[in-house]
Amino acid sequence: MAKRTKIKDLLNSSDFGKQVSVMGWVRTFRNNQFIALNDGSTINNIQAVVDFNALDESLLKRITTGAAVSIQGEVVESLGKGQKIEIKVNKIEILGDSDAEKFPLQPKKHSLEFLREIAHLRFRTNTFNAVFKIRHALAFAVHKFFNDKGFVYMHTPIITASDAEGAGEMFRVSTFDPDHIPRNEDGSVNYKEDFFGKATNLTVSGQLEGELAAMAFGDIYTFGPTFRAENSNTTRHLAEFWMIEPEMAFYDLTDNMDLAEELLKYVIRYAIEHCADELEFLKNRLLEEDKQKPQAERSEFDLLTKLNFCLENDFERITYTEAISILRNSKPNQKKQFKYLIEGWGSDLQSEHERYLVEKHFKKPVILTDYPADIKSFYMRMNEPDAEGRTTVRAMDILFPGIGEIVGGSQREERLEKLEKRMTEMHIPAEEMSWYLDTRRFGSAPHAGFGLGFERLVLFVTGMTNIRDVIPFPRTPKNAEF
RNA sequence: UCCUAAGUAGCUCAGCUGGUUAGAGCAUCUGACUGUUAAUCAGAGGGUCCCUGGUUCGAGCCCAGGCUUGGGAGCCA
Repeated sequence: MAKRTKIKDLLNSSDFGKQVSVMGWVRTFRNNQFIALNDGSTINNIQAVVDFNALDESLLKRITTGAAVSIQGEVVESLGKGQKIEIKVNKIEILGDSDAEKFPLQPKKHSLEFLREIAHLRFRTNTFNAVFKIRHALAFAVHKFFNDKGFVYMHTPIITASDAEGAGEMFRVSTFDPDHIPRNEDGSVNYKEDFFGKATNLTVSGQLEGELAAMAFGDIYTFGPTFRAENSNTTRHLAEFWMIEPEMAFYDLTDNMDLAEELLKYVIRYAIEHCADELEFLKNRLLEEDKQKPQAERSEFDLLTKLNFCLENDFERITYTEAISILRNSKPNQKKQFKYLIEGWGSDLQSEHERYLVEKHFKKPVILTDYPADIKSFYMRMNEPDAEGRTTVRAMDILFPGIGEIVGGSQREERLEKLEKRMTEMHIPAEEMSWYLDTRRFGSAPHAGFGLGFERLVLFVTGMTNIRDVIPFPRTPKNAEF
């Protein structure tokens, strides 16, 4: 087994006459002669040619779509037109049969909805081979980026006792028998008898713990799974997703934006440089899909042009107040085409507004900063009130075309009194958060950080449109298969 | 959670105004062919019409409820 040649290496070589051993899964078997073999090392197949006259008929019948085979043969120049190199088969062994009547993947296009139902087998398609190779490359690039900058990869807890992170509904973690939950005399649940002796949940963010580490290591990042029990049914939300959360001491909001923009450009460039075949395949797939759509819905640029455009241009940085002004004077607002018209300062932007700014007005990624304090989290640093007495916080959201919010971050409130005041106003129990407030009590320092939704990044780079297709086994409301 | 569209063969879909035995392409199987590239040609098999109930002489089609999926919104990353 150890001597097998990977198909990726074989296709890049031209060792005609060399005897090789390859193993993989049959994609198609045409004409009783031509096996298109894929071993996952590349999106491309190698063609293996068998002499059906020399082969036992019972063996021939076992060469079916999906079967795992081991082939030994000679590397030859292909006589056919579709490929330069192929293998003339000397010996073929079936490692694992695949019943052609039952194997659900056919050598033809399948809908993404159907493939989602067979997520355990969709890895064997070109599309998902490309998507998950790119996912891997992006994950690796994230680690490389931070490591090269001297950031420490910090593992924040997945099970948390804190329910004050304020990022959404949480999944309960408990070993209680649901039919016999211990209760106190007043009828409330007696968590003292639960596994951890208190109520615990799956984390919705590693940020608060990340801040603790940043106040010692300076620069840290987390990259791990995150859980939100929100009943969100969209193409951009998962109940279980992966998030990258850097946290940096001695960073202000501008430093924070600079880092986020540099990170995004770095990982996109990494994917372009390391996943050329996969991106080319996905680009062409999207072009094919676009042909089925009416002119108005087709994308302006192909996938690679879109990615390169993103690298070549600075993200547009504007404040919330400037954005409101642009939106208020925009055509769709004047002509009352927005579902939610922009009237005053203070309300949150709807996705139609974000899309207008990114896709119509600036036509590139946009960083929105300095949102009204009322619509943002307690830990964001308060600005001085403006001339009109309005208070904003040092928040920043990065909006991407087609994705919406891909990054959300802020400079953190490092001043203890201001933070405590804000927590009281927002009904956050300060007693339970004492460990967090200690960072402000002992050597507090300006710091900032952000959260990058990893699946949203993968969506953008692959050009896929549903987040369920960029994570191997998506968890969404009413769905936890496999 | 709300709005909206859909659910018919393994897949993608037709199915008329409610009317006999529910169709096509691809896939599969059988045979032919043998340098194919979504191979080709001939033939065959394959159905809980999402579920439950109702209306009707009669329901894939109409009605009610439910389930699931797609798209959009909200919440967010």
